[in-house]
Amino acid sequence: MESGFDSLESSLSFEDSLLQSSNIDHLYHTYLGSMDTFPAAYGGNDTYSTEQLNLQCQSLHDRAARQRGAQLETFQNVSVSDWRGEECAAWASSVCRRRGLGQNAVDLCSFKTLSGSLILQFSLQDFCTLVGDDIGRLFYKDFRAQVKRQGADYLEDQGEGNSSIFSTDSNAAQDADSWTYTKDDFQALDKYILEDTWDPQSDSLQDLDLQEQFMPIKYDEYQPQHPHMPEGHHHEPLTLQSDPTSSYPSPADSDVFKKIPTNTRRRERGPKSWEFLVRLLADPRTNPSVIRWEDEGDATFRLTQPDAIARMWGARSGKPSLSYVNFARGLRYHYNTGALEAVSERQLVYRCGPKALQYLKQLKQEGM
DNA sequence: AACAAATTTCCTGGTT
DNA sequence: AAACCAGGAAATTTGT
Repeated sequence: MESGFDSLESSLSFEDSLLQSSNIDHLYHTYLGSMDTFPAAYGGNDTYSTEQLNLQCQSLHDRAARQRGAQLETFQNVSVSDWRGEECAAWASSVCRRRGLGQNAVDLCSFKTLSGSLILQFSLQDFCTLVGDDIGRLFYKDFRAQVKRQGADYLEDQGEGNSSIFSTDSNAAQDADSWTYTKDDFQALDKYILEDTWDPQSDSLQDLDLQEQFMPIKYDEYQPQHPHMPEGHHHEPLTLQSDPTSSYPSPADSDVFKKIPTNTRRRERGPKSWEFLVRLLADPRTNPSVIRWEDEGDATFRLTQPDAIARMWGARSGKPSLSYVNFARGLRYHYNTGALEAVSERQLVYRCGPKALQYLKQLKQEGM
C-alpha cells in the first residue's frame, strides 16, 4: 500500500501552505466542531442517519429541559448574547416546532456548538448556508424577531445584509446579487411553512409576542429594497477572531478551503473535494463530530453529518444547496484517481486512497 | 484560447 | 420505505 506513494509524489505538489484563517472555516468549525458529546447509542448499528442523531439529540434535550422544571424555553429568559449552545439548540428546535417544520428539518445538534454572540453576526446567507436556503431564510427571520423581542440594541451595526462570515473575499462580491432578498422573497417563504401544524393556541410559548414575531422585521436596513442593488456594493466579511465572549474553539490555524499551491510558479488552486474531506478528517474540531475515522488503521472514515459536509462544500463555490447525493457523485469519480476507495458495504464510509493518505501525512507534518 | 480535469446535475437500477 | 451506492451522460466550471 505504501509502495505507490513515491510514484505519486511527483504528481502531487504540496508545498508549504499559508497558515491563514478564513471565516468559513472558523464558522463551520464553530458550528460543527465539538459535537463529540453524542451518546454512543445505537450500538451494534453502523449507520447513523441524521434523523437518528436528531432524535437522539432532541430526546436528550427534552430530558434536560424537563429536569430544569416546567420552563420549556429557557432561551427566552436569557439574553441572546449570552446564549450557550444549549439555548441555541433550544431556539432552533422551537423555530422548527412553531413553524411546523419537523425536528428533522435541520441538524439540531450542530446548533449546540454555537453561541448567541456568534449567531448575532450571522447574515441571511450564513443561515442559508447552514440549514439550506428556505429554512435559512426562516431562521434568519425568526432570529431577528427573537432579538427584537428582547429589545436588544446590539443588532444595529451588524447590517450589511450580504456580508457573510461564510463568504470569502473572492466570491463574496459575485454572490451578492444571488443573495439579495426582498420582502416578496420572505413572503414567498410562507408557502414552505405548514400552517396547519402550527397551533398558536396550544403553543407553550405563552410569552411569545407572535404578533410582533410576524411583523415585518427591519431587513430593509440590511437589504436594499430592490432586487438589483447598485453595482460597486462591497462588504467585508466579519472577523470573529477577536470576539472574547464566544465559547467556541480557538480560531483555526488552517482552512478547509485554503488554496493549494501548484508546481507552476505563483499559481494556486482550490482544494479538491477529497482534499477537503482530508482536511476535515485531520482537524479535531470536525473529526469526531462531522466526520470520523471508522478504522484509522484501515484508513476508512465515516461521514457522520453528510448533509452538513455537502453544504460546506457547496458553500465553497456558492452553491449552498448542494446535496450529499451530488457531492457523493463527485467523490465516486475519485475512486479512479487514487484519492479515495469505495467501502460500499458500509454506508457513508469511504477509504483514503494513496493520494489522500499522502495529503493527510503532509497535513500532519505541517502541524495542525 | 484550447484542452483537460474536476464538479454538478440528473438518472436508472441495485443494495442495505 | 427511506437512504445509500454505482456509474453513465451531459452541462458547467476550474485549472493548465
